[in-house]
Amino acid sequence: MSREPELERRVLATLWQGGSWSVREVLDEVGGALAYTTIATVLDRLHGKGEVDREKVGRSWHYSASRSREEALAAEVGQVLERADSATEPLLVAFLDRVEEVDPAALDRLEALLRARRAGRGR
Amino acid sequence: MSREPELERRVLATLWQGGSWSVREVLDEVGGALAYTTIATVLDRLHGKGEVDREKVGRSWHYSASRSREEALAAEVGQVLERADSATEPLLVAFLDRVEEVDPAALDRLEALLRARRAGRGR
DNA sequence: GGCCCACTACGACAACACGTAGTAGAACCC
DNA sequence: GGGTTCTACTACGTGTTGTCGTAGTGGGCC
Repeated sequence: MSREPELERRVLATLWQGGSWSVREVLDEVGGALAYTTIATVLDRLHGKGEVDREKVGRSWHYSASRSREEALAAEVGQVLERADSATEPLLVAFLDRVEEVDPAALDRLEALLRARRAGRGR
Repeated sequence: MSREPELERRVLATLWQGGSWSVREVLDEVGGALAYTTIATVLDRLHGKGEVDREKVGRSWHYSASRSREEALAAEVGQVLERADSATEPLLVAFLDRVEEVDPAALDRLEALLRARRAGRGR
């Protein structure tokens, strides 16, 4: 239902490790048999889309993620949720299924967060 | 961060109202100054992607959503979650924020679901 | 019984996103 | 000043989406 810009994701995954990276460093990390300019192009496009920041260091650019992995994922979830006009049962169930599958312990954290939120609401 | 096939979404939104629709009916509903064949093409592509079902009625096709709006949204949330390797706090918080924003009462339903799931796990 | 109309099947084309990379020219290190 | 390294620019193939046109076909109406 939605495309996955594979290479862009791999590059982003690299930047999400933190810090700022030169094109060459990203290339080494992402590896593969890719050309230097391929990575340079991808980083440039990502910069154009505002998904990464960059600053001149000497004569070269150093790139860094403009949002953390978590923020980016959260934004994506937000977009989907925004398309829904209500959080229906199947949606919630699907969410729990996925969370459990990906990170079972997260269910406990989720419950704790929920309780905290409920308490906050009463305030 | 993710594109929206605008026309496809509008067509899907129509089908999600329920029932099965002929091309002409969808055209009338989606409206605009679009050509009959434009809608026919979109429906055909959607059918090719498995997002809608269709059946012959007389000499024409009648289309219907193969998944409910909720199921489709749930699948999208699932995709995002799958990309994460763990359900981190910020992601969970973002999810709760959105859910509350979109449908406050859903937090209660979510908690009930969580509890049920926890009980089920013990079984 | 033939004609018209709606409908489908197929093909097209432009625009845009992505993956992938080459080339030219500037800058820097020795 | 020559090789190395970077950036800037350009390019091209493929896939997706929006948008239609055309040709053919099956029925129903006169």
